[in-house]
Amino acid sequence: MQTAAQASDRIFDALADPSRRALFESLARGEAAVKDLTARFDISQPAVSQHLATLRRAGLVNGRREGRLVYYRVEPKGLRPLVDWLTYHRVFWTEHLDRLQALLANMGDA
Amino acid sequence: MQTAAQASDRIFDALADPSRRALFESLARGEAAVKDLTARFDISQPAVSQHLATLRRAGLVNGRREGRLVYYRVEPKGLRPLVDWLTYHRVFWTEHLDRLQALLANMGDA
DNA sequence: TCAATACATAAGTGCCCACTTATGTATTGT
DNA sequence: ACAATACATAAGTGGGCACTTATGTATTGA
Repeated sequence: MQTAAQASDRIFDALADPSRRALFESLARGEAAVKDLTARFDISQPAVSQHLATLRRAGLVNGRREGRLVYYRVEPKGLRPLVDWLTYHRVFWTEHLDRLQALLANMGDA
Repeated sequence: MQTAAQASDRIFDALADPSRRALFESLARGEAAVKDLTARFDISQPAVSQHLATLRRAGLVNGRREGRLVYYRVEPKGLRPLVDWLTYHRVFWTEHLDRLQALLANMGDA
């Protein structure tokens, strides 16, 4: 079992690093292979792989191998613990957050 | 001026630290003086003050002096850049889903 | 089977930051 | 004015982590 607190712990930690957030945001626009990401950013390939591993452990992305390439993409349910954290602190909600939760509720069944 | 990206940068960084998140969560239940927070957590008073300063720079809390005490509380609008960040990326994902659905619909016709 | 490509992992390193103790500043009470 | 309390800031330190280079593992094609 794994608590929501532990999950949001790893998510906050994963998204705290600017490079990782940039990688995540890049993947949010569409899946990409490690090779592509390495070309986009000015860090070494191992650095990219290490960041991707951290994002994957946080449940934010997943990867699938296809031949020599490994394509990564965002995990749709990944950000849910973050939304839950915001909701728990009944923070300030706005119609934005309500709509976001509705979307997550629809997708969360996968 | 200050961009939303820069704001969410500081918010992610501020909330990445477990001690700071614990302080924020404690303040979310009600305002408290530095003295109270120092009593609640097992870290020194300077550590508490430093964390509060980081949270304040991130726009997550504010403090008001009342005599010798300084009472901190959460800043209601503080988490909004985080909500905006979530919403922004969720938009991209839903666009992808829409395209996927369109693609599946076309395949069904074939 | 051998070379080349793509990626992951190992190993090493420098820097940042989360703590500490020490000290400064503000406020209150006597 | 002086002592005591509450907090902020300064200064120093150890550990972690975000990089690097080096190497290992898969996969492909010739």
